Amino acid sequence: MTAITMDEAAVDAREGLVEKVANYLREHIVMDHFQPGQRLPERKLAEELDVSRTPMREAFKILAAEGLVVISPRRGAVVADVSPQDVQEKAYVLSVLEQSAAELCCANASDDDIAELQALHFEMKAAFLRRDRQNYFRLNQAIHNRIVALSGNNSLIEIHATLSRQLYRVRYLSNLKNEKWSVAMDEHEAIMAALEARDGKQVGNELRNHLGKTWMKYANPAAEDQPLADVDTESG
Amino acid sequence: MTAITMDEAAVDAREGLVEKVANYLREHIVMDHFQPGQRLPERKLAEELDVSRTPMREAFKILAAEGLVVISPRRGAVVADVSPQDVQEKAYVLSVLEQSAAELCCANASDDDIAELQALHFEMKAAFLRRDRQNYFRLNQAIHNRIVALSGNNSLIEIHATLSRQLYRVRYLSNLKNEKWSVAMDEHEAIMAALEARDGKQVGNELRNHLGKTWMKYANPAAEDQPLADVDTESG
DNA sequence: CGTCAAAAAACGGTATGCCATTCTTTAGGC
DNA sequence: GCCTAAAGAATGGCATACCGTTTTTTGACG
Repeated sequence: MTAITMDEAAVDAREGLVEKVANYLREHIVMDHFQPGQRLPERKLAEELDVSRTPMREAFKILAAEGLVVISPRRGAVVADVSPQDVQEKAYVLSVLEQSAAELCCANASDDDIAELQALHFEMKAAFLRRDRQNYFRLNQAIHNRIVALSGNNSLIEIHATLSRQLYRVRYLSNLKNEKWSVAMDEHEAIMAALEARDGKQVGNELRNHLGKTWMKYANPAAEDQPLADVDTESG
Repeated sequence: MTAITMDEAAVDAREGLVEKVANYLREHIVMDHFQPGQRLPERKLAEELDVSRTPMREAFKILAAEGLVVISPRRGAVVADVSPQDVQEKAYVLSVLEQSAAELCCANASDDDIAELQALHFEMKAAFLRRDRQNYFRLNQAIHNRIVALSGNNSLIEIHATLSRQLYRVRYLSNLKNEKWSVAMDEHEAIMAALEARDGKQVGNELRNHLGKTWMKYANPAAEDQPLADVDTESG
């Protein structure tokens, strides 16, 4: 289950070796099989995957452009380390993107789409009640991604996916530690209610506030009064 | 002036050949010296720049990840073509990013920063009055970029820059054709006024509306009533 | 026993070579 | 004269070789 082969990672057989290698590395980095800061020796990895160094190096360049690895001159590629400040900055952008995605989602989604979101929500609630962190996390991600997908804006979807991957590891680890589960769950309830009512601005604000609070804690647990998301909930 | 050498493009001499080549290609693509859809034969380009094919191919991968070129299997790299739908989608994301950047800018910027923005604004107004489209465009870009820079959010800055480059060509061409210059100028006046008042939400909404209107025209000149930016100006 | 220096191994950067596929050009047939 | 097919040229994908730098190891000296 944790093993990721190169063939699995290759979505399309017509893809080149470089894409296969890049997908393989991306999966392993996102799934935290490589530690942040860990070096990625191109020869050894190429040998493990039975490819030459050329596609490995080109894959590194792609992942570097995606922010998953950092390439230092004459020192090669290392898994990108996301500092607390990075987390806050990226999470802020993520919240902005999801806020606007929610607005578009309310405008574009079909009733079936909304129903499917609610189905996922109740699945997640079930996982919450069972204290099943694994599935709670998975379904939580699925809901957020689905909302973004329903925005219908491909550029938004792509940027969100890239940014989301950069935070995946931190998010996953945070999920294991976070005590205030019920608060996040309540916020999700509110999000779903506004979604059902198709109140785009409301969903957007709830979502942004939800992400903002969640991640501000991580970046700097003591400072919840600094300006993160200048949103007005204006509803209560 | 239009000639871009590889050494110019290299910001740091400690950068590798790949970065030089990538910067070189990026500049030429953004500055529209290559037509969209045009093939980029790696052998010929490598020969012109006196490098081997290896760094050229790695540079292609970087630019592909940035969305400036598209690499097709066994057909190589071509300059990315931005369809009208792409323009609308990317411009929408850009407007969302600049909106939130404006909010952060109002919260973070010093008085000197605001003053500098106003100075740029008046320079731009001078170019406007002189019908100097070249400098008007340049200063317009400078103002938008400065606002984003003043957000202080590096992730936001980087994503904005990448997206902005993808639209640079279209934006430049649009600037040459666009008749409704004065409308955009009026909106900029309003933006600057709200900026001086440090009204983050107001600046954000003005900015998003400004970009939304500007680019909706391009994507689909006949449909100005479709849901683009679900913003409430709530001020007038 | 610890430290520093020199040698050797490892590694990344770039160039080049080979092969398969694609594109172009040309020659043959309708 | 035009369309088609085959051959040759061009092109991209991947592997490998070579070089300079960096890192590690080892051995001698303090």
